[in-house]
Amino acid sequence: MNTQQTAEGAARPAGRPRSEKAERSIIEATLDLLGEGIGVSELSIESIASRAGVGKTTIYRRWSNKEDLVVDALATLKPPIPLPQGGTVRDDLVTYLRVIQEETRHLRTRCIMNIAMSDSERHPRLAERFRELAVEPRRAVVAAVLRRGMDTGELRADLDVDMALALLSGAMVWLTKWSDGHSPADLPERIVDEALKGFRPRPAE
Amino acid sequence: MNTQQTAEGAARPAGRPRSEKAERSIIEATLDLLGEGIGVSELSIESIASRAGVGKTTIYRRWSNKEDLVVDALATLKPPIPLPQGGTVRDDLVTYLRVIQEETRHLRTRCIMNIAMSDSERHPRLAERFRELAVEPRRAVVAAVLRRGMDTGELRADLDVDMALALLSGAMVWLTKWSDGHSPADLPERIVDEALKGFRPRPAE
DNA sequence: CGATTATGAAACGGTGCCGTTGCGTATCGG
DNA sequence: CCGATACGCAACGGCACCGTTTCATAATCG
Repeated sequence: MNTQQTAEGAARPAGRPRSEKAERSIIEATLDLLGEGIGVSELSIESIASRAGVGKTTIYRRWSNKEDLVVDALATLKPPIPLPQGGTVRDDLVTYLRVIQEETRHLRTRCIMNIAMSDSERHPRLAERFRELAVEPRRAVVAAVLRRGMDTGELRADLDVDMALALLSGAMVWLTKWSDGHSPADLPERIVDEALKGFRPRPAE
Repeated sequence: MNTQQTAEGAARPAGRPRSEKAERSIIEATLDLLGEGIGVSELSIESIASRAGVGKTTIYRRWSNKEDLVVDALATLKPPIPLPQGGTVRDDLVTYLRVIQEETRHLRTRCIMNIAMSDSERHPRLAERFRELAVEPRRAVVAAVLRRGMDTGELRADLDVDMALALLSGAMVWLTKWSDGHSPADLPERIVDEALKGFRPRPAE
């Protein structure tokens, strides 16, 4: 038995252990470059090594190809959903959209989102990973908010949750994308209110 | 005066005229490659020349850089909006979303849309060109449909047209993107109906 | 200590694309 | 026919990156 290992029978291999610091700086450099607008296809191992202050060998020893590295890099992006989930359904939805809006302000988040969105054809594994890491957790949280609203009567009992989510998120992304870059501060409120009201005239409130 | 020219004083330069056929096949090859999922950055002049059956010289003689070529290629994409604009507002909106849905089925349209969407950081001129060619004309048509509905009372008189458009288009794109690729046939109807109704319960119909 | 493995740096041959040039041919105006 | 320009094609030197190898050094084991 080896005194150093935690539990499994995977004995520590002899020799110098791999540097976790190097591993972190490689992944950090990858995210850095992607965040600066470099696409996956333009991303070169040499540029990552240079940025990370690391030999190419150290990268090739851990990842056999670029896509694997990018997948692992994406995996370190924690799903940050600071949804307080305290107030009314409307407030929670506005908060959700505000998070999206805030993120699209930062170049890094924006570029990484672009990559995940547009490279879904060429890099399906990447898109899948991004979906499970960043999209799905949020979807679940906001879906819960909507269902709560359906229970309390704040929302229609027969509301299609996935559809509602798509209307809100889709509108936010759409307007941010096609509106000269920077969206007005009250955009989240306006989207939520418009979605809540619907397009038809209300017969009698 | 030169008998060959149409009107302007731009005298026909001596020598063999440029082949319009070559020009067309270059642009066609460019769209072909982009439609196959090749990104703008991976797109090489040599691959275009090869695909078009053309010498590199012929390309360089007309476009000084790759981006100019891609811009001109995008410019040949006619804005195809077959909106009959005949029935109810609901029907017209469903038709509009159905066009989007149909286009995302074709690999070529999908890839070109991806390029226009995601390369907006790296190639702003491209994104701008795509917006003015493919996005804006449709926006105008559907905006007119919505305003007609507001006049006839089919829609709320105080409806925010741009917001409504974003909700519809955004939801369509969002669901298509995050739903395993192929969307159900009745998706346009469901989106339109959900958007028309709104999320709140109707007090009394 | 010695065995073993990892590290950063440098160099390797190979490849694909760059943008340019030269070549022989084709197509126009005069 | 002649001068001019465009054509397709092939070749150029140059560059960036590929994935691998070598090397001196560092870290960890028994």
